[in-house]
Amino acid sequence: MLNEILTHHALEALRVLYGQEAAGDDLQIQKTRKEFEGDLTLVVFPYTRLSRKSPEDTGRQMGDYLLEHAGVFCRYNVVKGFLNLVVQDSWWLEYLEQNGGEYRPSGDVEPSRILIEFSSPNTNKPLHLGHIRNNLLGWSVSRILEAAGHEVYRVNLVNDRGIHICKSMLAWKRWGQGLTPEQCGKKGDHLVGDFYVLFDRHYKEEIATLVAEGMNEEEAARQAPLIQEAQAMLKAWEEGDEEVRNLWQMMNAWVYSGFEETYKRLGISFHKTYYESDTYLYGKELVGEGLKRGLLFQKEDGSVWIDLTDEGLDEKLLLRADGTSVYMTQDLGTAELRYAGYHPDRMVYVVGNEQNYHFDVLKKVLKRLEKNSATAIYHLSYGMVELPHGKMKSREGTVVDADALMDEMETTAREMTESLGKTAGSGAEEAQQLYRTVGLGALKYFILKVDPEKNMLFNPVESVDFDGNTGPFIQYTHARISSLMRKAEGIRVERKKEAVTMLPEEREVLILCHDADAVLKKAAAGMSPAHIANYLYELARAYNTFYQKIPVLKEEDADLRSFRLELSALCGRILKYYLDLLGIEAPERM
RNA sequence: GGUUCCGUAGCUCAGUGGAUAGAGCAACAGCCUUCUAAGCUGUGGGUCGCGCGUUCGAAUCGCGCCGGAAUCACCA
Repeated sequence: MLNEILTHHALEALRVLYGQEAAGDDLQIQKTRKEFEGDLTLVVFPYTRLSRKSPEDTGRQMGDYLLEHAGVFCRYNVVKGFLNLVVQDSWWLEYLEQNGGEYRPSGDVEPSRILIEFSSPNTNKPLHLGHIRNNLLGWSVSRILEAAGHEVYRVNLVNDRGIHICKSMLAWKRWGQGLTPEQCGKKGDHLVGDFYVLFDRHYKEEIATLVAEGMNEEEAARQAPLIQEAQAMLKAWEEGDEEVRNLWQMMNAWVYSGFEETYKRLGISFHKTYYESDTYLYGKELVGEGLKRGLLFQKEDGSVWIDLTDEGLDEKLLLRADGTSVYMTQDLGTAELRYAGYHPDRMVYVVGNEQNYHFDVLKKVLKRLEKNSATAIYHLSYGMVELPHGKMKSREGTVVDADALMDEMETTAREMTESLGKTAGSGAEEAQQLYRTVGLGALKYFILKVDPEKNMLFNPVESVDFDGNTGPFIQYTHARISSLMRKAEGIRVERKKEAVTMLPEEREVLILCHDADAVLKKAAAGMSPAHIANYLYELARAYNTFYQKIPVLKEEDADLRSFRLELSALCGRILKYYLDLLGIEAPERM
C-alpha cells in the first residue's frame, strides 16, 4: 500500500518538477537500511538525468515534494542518491486499526485456475527424504497460490503398475509365507518395501552365479530367472490374470494405508488421486492419432518415434515395437486427461530437476501434437536432497526413511522441551501434540527455507536445529505473543492516537508486517516457499528484539500499552497465517 | 561431448542492478527477583570460483574459463 502511494506521488513529482514522464516499474523502492533513519527509500540516481542536478539535490527536491503532497511522510533525509522517507506515526496507527481483525492478504492478482501435481509415489517402497521435499514443496506452493487468490487443485498420480511393482509382488509370493502387515505389526508400505529389497538381493545373487558360470554381466541381468519371472508377471497383469490382479490389489492396498498415515502425519492432502493403472492406456490413443496425422513416424520394427532434432533435441521413442507404452506415453495421456477434466490455466508438476529433460520433451511433443495442454504445463523443478556421504541410494541402504525421520524429529523435540523444563502444567496428550508440532515445524522449515531450485544438504545428525533461523524459533515467537494476549485479556483500553510516539524497534516490526502482502505476491509468482520462510524469520527476529527491549503489559501509559498490544497481535496473526502457508502449525504455548 | 542448474564466512543458507554483502550454526563475552532465555546484545570471521566487458553503480546482467551436480535409456 505504501509502495503504491509512493510510486504515484514520485511519478507526479517527476512530472511537476522536471516535466518528465516515467513508468512505475522504473521506480526503485526499497526498505530503508537500518543504519539510516527512514521506513522507505527511493533510489534517485536514475532521475539525475531528468533533473540535470546532483543526486543530492534531486533527492531533496523530490523529498520536499513528497512531504508536501503525499500526505504520509513526516521527514526525509538524503544520503548520496538515496532518499530515505519517514512515514508519519499517525499513518501507522491508522494502518494498525485497519488490520485489527483476522489477517487477510490483499490478493490483488488476476485469479487463475491451477492444477498442481505432487508426491506421485511408486507403490513398491515407503516414502523417503526426497519425497518429503517434494510433498512439502507441493503442499506449500499450493497453499501460497490459494492465498494469493488462485483456484487451486492438488492432485496425486500414483505409479501403481510396472515391473518394479511386480518385483515386490514376486518376492512376497516366493518368500513371504503369507505375511501381512497386521501379523507383523509393520506399516504396509514398509513391508512391501522389504520385499522389494529382498527381490533385489536374490536377483543380484542370481546374476553373480550366472557371471561365475561365464556369462557376461549384461546378458546375466536379462537372463536371470527372477527377472524373467517378474516380466512374465507383468505380462499376466496386463492380460488381466486374476491371481496376479488379486495379489496386486492386496499389496497395493497395504501400501495405500501406509501412505495415508504418512500423508496425514505430514499434514498434506489431495483433491484427487489418479492411478496410473487407470490412465496409462490413454497415451497410446494420442500416439496413434499423431501417427495417423503424420506428425510422428514409425520405424521398421513398428516402434513409434517423434523427431525433435529441429528443436535441438533427439528422436524420442513414444511407443515400443511390441505396442507397450513408455514413461512419456503415459505422461502424454495424463496431461491431456487432466487438461480435459479441469481446463486449468496452468498445470504445475512438482518433480525433481533430474527430469528437466523429460518435461522439456513432454511440452514439445504435446505442442507438436497440437494439444492445448502444451502451453499450460509448468515444471516446478527442485534440487536433490544430498546426504553428507553423497546421494541417497535405496539399494545401498543410505535412504532416510520419511516415517523414521519424523519419529526422530519428535523425539528430539521432546528431549529439547524436557531439558528446557517446559513440560510442567500440560497433560501427556497435549505434550505429545507439542512435540509433534515442534519436531515437524523444525523439519518443514529446514527444507522449505532453501530456494527450491538448489540442491540442499541434509545431515541427519546435526541439520535440524531448534535455535536461530529455525521453525521452532518462529513458533516460539508466536507462542510468546499468544502468552501476552492471554494475559492482556480485559486490560485493553481505547487509545488516543496523538499520545503515541513510536520507537525504532516498533517501526521495524510495523514495516515488516506491512511487507507481508508483497512477500506473498513474490512467493506466488516465483512459486517459492523460501521467500515466505525467510520473511517469517525476519519478522520473528524483529519482534523478539522489540519484545526484549520494550515493555508491553508493563508499560504504565495506557495508550502506549494498547498500541504495543495491537502491534503484537497483528504480528502474531501474520506469523500464524504465513506459517500455515508452509504447512507449519503455530502453537499457543511452548 | 551437447543441454540445464549451481558456486557467497569453517559449516548450512539469504540477498539477483543500488548504500560499508547479511543471518543462523560453531567460537568467545555479556543479559533471567521484571510480559515465555527455544530469547536478546556484542566480538571475531569474506578475493561473492577466476578473468574480461556493459553501467553513474555489478555478488546480481553479458561473454570466456575453472570446479560441482543432473540429464542426454525400448527404467519410471
